[in-house]
Amino acid sequence: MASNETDLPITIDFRLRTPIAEQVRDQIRALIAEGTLRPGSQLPTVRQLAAALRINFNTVARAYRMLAAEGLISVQHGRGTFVLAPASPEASATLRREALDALAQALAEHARQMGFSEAEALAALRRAWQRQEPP
Amino acid sequence: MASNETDLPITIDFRLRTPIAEQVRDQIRALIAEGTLRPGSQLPTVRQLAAALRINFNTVARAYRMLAAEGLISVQHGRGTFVLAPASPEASATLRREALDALAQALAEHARQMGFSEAEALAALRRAWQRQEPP
DNA sequence: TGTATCATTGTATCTATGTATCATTGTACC
DNA sequence: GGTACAATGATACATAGATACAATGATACA
Repeated sequence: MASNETDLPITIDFRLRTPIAEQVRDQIRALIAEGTLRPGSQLPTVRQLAAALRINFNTVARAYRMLAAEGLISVQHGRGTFVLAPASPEASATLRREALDALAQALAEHARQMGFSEAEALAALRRAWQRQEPP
Repeated sequence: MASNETDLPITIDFRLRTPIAEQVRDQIRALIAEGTLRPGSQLPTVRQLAAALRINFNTVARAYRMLAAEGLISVQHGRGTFVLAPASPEASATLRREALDALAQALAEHARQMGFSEAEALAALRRAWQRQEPP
């Protein structure tokens, strides 16, 4: 289920305060952490993903560079961008925790920005969790 | 019929008691309400409007932020400022709830895919919330 | 087999636009 | 007059987009 013209479920929201480069980075990190993006696989080119998200390709390039700095991907001039294998099982576990924390942080910030309480945010997460229990 | 170098009929009066940031805010709000500024259209940049009114661009930025807080416009760092579609109080409440649910849904799906339990996801959200309590 | 050319892909740099922070001003109140 | 506070301005910063550049690989052809 893609959320854009690439095969990746990535969406951005210009209305959020979080910079869109960070929105892209956080979602790709989560996709790597959860295994949707596997080691060795190629990411969309900066221009492909940018076109799909209707943003400038430099913004995607910045997201890729941040992920490269984290050691998650390898960006290769003239060739493309590829997912790296985790250095160790511990690194993999750390990545999952960091990916989760980043998403939780984003949810917390936006929920607060929209005026919701912590209890309301938690309730929304519980509802979302239950909603996907059945399938 | 513009009252300055932009195409917008906005004027300010330094002699009035009301702060000029509020004068700007009020006139833009009226232009949106009457339909002169339509949803999706881009407002002048803070520097453009400031130059036209011969005031500091920070003052325009403050007016824009106030309107953003009212939910009338969307100010986007590095991109510009845009008029939002009007929404009744009920509709905007629904949109707000849906935005929260969408974020919660994304978090739930990624967290589950990464192998976390509901309790772990909730704990991450609580941590994130506490982490931003200070400011 | 070498190389010229071209398309593809990421990089560097500059511009445009909003943000954050501190200084200045001016006005109200004592 | 002096002081406190709100409003405005000045300046440095952060984010996103535009455009020119550089590296890689595929293809054609000598």
